Amino acid sequence: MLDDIDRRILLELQRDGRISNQELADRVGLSPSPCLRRVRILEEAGVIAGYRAVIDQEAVGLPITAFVRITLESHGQEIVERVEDEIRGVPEIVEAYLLAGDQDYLLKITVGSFTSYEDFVRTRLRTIPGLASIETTFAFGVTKTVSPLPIRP
Amino acid sequence: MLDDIDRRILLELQRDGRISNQELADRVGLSPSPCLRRVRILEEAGVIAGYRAVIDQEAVGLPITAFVRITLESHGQEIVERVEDEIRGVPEIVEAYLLAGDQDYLLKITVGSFTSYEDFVRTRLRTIPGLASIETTFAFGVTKTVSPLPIRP
DNA sequence: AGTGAAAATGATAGATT
DNA sequence: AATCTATCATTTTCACT
Repeated sequence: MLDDIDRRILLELQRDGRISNQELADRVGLSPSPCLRRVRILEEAGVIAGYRAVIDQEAVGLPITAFVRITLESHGQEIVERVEDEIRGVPEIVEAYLLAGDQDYLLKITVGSFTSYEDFVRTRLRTIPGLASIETTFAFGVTKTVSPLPIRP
Repeated sequence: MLDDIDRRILLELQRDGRISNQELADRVGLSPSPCLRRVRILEEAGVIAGYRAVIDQEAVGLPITAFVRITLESHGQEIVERVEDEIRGVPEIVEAYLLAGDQDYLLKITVGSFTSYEDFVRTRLRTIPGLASIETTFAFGVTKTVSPLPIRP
């Protein structure tokens, strides 16, 4: 379904999502028209889900990253859906994954200070109904930031 | 340092990193010239670290996400640097964080299958010298994908 | 800092191979 | 499917406020 040129396009757009179509066409060895057509097809098929500016968390006053593993009291559909809705509604939760194993979800949290984190746990996390346990691990720093996906050739 | 308009710009560019400068200017209530100037300043200051296309992992044959917590045998500077270099060099490791607590690093892994994961652990992870322990948790799915940072108004 | 207009660059559709 | 070309939109610069 994806050919070699598509994969090159995806790689380049992961590295620089704002590159011009002309530059992109150059890099993948195509002229601008077919290159743009391929990009549009990839966008419409959802292979390219979107484009995002990557922001320096510290520069915007959000130096603290925490990973929180939570478990639920029960796994009835109603409770799970309510919890997931709550997760999606809390802005400090910037990513969330459903886990296989002892814990149910892994949440990635971004806040400005430890005080804010305490506040976040008290007012946004513990208030979610149906949570059984909350385990926090703080990150000191980022060793490797979000990298291009290892798309196989 | 950042004013209200800067924050609006950052929010919009996190939501859509390929929005045109004209559209962006409209949304933040500015004309295109000063809007572009602000964007350039934010880029040069590193507040905007870059732009990335967001790719659908499943669509490119990478449906499996795993979180791996590792500990090191020792924390001498030389070993730490070598481990971090290795982490940065392995493409399947798409993110890595230095942790506070029992484990030393949290790695986010993306692979195409459980077989590939096994292979990855054997050939890319266990081969990193200085690792004491490796603990894997698989993710069933994504409940909340990378969301705009909660930049306070 | 912001405006507005002019020049440069890029995006896009259509005819062609 | 890709290229080439013509047209249209956007970006970018600059003189002015």
